Amino acid sequence: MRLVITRCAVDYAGKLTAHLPLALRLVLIKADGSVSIHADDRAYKPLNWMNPPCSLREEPLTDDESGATARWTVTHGKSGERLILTIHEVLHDSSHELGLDPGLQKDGVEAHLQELLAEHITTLGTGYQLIRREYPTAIGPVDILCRDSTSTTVAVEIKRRGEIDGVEQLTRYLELLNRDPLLAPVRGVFAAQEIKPQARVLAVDRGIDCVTLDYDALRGIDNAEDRLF
Amino acid sequence: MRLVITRCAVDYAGKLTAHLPLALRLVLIKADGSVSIHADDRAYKPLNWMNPPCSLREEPLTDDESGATARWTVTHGKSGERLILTIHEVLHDSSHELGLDPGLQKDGVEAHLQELLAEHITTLGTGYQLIRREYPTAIGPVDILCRDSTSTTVAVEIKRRGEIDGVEQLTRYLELLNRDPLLAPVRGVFAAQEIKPQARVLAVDRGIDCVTLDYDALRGIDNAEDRLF
DNA sequence: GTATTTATTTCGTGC
DNA sequence: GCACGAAGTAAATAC
Repeated sequence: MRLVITRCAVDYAGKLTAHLPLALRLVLIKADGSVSIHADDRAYKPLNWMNPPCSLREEPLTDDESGATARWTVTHGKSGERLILTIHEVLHDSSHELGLDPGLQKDGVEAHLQELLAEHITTLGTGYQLIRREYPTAIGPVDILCRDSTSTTVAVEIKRRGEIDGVEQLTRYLELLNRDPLLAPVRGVFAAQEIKPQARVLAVDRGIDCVTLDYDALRGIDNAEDRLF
Repeated sequence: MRLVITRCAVDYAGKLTAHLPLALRLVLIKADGSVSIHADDRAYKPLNWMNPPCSLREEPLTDDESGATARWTVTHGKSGERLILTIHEVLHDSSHELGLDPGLQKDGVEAHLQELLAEHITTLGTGYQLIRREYPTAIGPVDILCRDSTSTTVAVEIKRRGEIDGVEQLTRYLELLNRDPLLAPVRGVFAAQEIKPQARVLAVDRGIDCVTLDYDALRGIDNAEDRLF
């Protein structure tokens, strides 16, 4: 990993064209060849970048009118995208061997929500019974298929954040599932940690129930059961 | 901007829980208070981060069994999310004043595609005439409304990448527009630089025409016209 | 390999 | 400030 603090201007020509006027920035050159240019704000996103595989060529500039001392050209292997850095001043330049990273272990995403809800299907109501997770259909798998206390089939769509897309998706599943005489009639449940108002309105309008999931509570049930064994 | 190369372990508890085992990494502390942790690959994405507003507290650790020398705690102002860095070794630590960045100027995104297609509406077929861009409806603006050679009204939805969402969006517009006796019947055209197979199937099934846009060709027409004036 | 879905999405924009 | 749509989305997963 090479860290360069430099006063530079940047031009990108690739999926779009973009330009960064002259300013002080951090240029990050990683071991995989990728290059990113950061300003002093926004944790997540660089101002500009080039994904690997790409190559960096450095050329000195002499007697440049505008005062530039070097041009760095980053070329993307396949697509021919280019990032051109016009370097005016270098305030810091250091390199560091970091080695391979063991990587992030994460927990609490949609897949996990689905597992938890399948395990604790009665969260949806007393007497609910799981048929199966990832119930396959021609247009893709339904997150959870189950039966309610009256043995009516229920299709559940799970999202971390429930938006209109999710309601549309569930609607397509319901339309298809209701054509199957073995399953019909099939009710829909839209389950998410957070449901956007517009999504809720659309769901209700289509007779789909909305359920807000409490991840910590679901996990809490888990923990409580863990203690029993 | 503060750059720290450190051997550290990281724990995040917030929107999810995540853990990074001990390894050498770059910790980037920006002027807006944001913190991001980078490995030596992936240009774009940090392994872990905290968006502003947040605050960093550094505490020394003495006689830690595992060999940690400090604990850095990043706390997000509002949500209470936490990022805890357990520092074992610091190989580099430098700070740099970058100042405000003038920001990125970009070109070639959806808005630009819309402008170009509106200017060259006959790309859709001979005899097409523009009614207006961003035609307002109760559920949002239609990208382009125009008439084909038979004077039938046509609603155009433009995407850079055409996916199912876009077809659903256009379907909602068409349903609404077709209730207006002054406009009905209204046909739909789904225009994108790239149309995903599933989106195309759904569009065709609903009687919506699909058009693949060639950005360079549209821009080329522009250039050709520029040369005439 | 391609296609689809998720994301601590992030980011802008309009209300 | 909230909600919605786009992104040079990127990254993981299913097929």
